[in-house]
Parts: sequence; structure tokens; C-alpha cells
Amino acid sequence: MAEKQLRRSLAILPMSTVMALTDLSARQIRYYETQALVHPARNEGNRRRYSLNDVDRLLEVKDGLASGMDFATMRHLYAKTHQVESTQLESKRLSDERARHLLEAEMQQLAGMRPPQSGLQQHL
Amino acid sequence: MAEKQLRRSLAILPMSTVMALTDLSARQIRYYETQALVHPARNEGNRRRYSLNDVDRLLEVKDGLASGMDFATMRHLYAKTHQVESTQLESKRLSDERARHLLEAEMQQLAGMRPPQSGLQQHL
DNA sequence: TCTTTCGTGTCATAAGTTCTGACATGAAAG
DNA sequence: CTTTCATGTCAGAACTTATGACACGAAAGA
Repeated sequence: MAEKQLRRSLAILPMSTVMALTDLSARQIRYYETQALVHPARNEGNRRRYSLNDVDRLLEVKDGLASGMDFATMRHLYAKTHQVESTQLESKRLSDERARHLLEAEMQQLAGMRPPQSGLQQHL
Repeated sequence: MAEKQLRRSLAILPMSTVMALTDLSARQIRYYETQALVHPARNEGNRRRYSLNDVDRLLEVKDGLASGMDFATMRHLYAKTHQVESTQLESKRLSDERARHLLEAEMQQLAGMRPPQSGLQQHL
């Protein structure tokens, strides 16, 4: 469903967190990007911001490498499977408040508005 | 379940992301911390790292303020609803692989629980 | 009305984080 | 033996965040 896709595409994680989550070095992570295996979003200051999709992709790459697969192969393989752009959150907000609101509205539509009112507490 | 609390406690988000997610200023977020309403973890460089629990708490505080509640009240209120300390990723208490899966599951679980008022919120 | 307290904005300064590009290297491939 | 790979590491610049201080309008008290 669109919702899940959306959530997983939110660009919210900085390099340091991704490094911890994947146990890869910044060098490796950037290198995989030059190999077109991941396409993290960027904030206004040009800092990379990763989504959960990105983190998954990196872990797949890591596994692929471990099992002797080469980048070209993985690239082709992923080309078929994935293609959703990561949704930039931070950059749009920081650069233009209005753009951010538009993004929110857009996201709500994509997510298919649901009737809330359910406090979070009760789920905790 | 313990797992749920765990994933919601992973300290993975930097200030900028939290600002975007909550639509609060850094000043506000830090102030609420001085009021003992949130307790973000810190990385090795003393930078704050927020968990999903922290983001939720901030949104609750935001709502509380909007409805005229004061900090002391909220503080007491939250004191009852005990909570777990946020888990620092950097401390490696969790395998990265596991942390990632827990986080992912939590994000999915959180979707659709929040009131529409702030649009973006419900996607996390 | 005068004085505090609150919640935030805004600055300044220091320090942590990330960016890009370049040079280096052991291992594999040719 | 020579390239190509995948990474490490360094440097310098730019971005982000931290803390502390001064300011201020709105509320609350006295």
C-alpha cells in the first residue's frame, strides 16, 4: 500500500545513524552511491538523508558483496524491483514553509486519509 | 511487549529531523527538555539523538500547550505513564540488523495513529 | 499599574558532523 | 606485471548542533 511505501521513503536519517544501522563506513556508503545502488535525499545544506528503504538497500548491497555479487549485477537486479524516489522531508521544510505544507497535503492524499482521533497513548 | 518499547526507544534522529517531524523550533525542543518533558539520548559528540518515543512525547507536549496545559501538569502526567530510557545505537547493545528490523516494524505500526491536525505526524 | 514568570526568538561562539576530492593500498582480475 | 576494485585516510570547507545570554510580548500576580 501507498502508506507503507511512503513511510519507508521518508528521508530522515543522517549518515551517522545509517552507519550504525548498517555497520558500514561512510566511505562504503558513499561509494555504493557512486555505483548507483542507493540514492539518498539531501537536505538544504547538501547533507545526505536516508530513508528506511535506503538502509535496506544498503544492507542488501552488503549481503550481495559478501556473497560475491558485483555492483553491476545488483544494479540491474534492483532496477527491476525498486524505483520509488525517497521523499525529502527536511529540505523542503527548511527551504520553504509553504512547500512543506503542500508536501504534507500531498502525503496525506497519497496515504489515503484515514479517520483518526485515536490517541497514541492507548497503543503504547 | 518489550520489543515494541525497544524499537520505539532507538535513538536515531537528529535535531533537524525532529524539527521537521514536529514542526517545532530547536529552541522549543530544547526548552521542553529543560522542563524534563523529553530526555533525548546523546551521541559521542554530545549531539542529541531522538527516538520515536521522544518525537511522540514532543507532539504530546505541543498539543498540551495548545490546549492550555502547563509543563508541571504534563510532567506529572507523563510520570505516571512510565517510560523506558532511550536506547543509544552507538552503544551497540543491539545488533544493527535487529535494530533495523525493530525500527521498521515500529514505523509501520505507528502509521495511522495520529490525529490529522498535523498531517505529517501520522506517517511516522 | 508594576513586577514576575513563561515560552520563544535570536545572537554569538565553539565544537561536532558531513561533504568532496585526492592519494594510497591489499586483493583480485587480466 | 598491470589494472581494477573496494576501502581507508586526510584535508579544507561548509553545515549542524550545543550552550549561554539578552530580549520581549503575553499572562499572572501583587
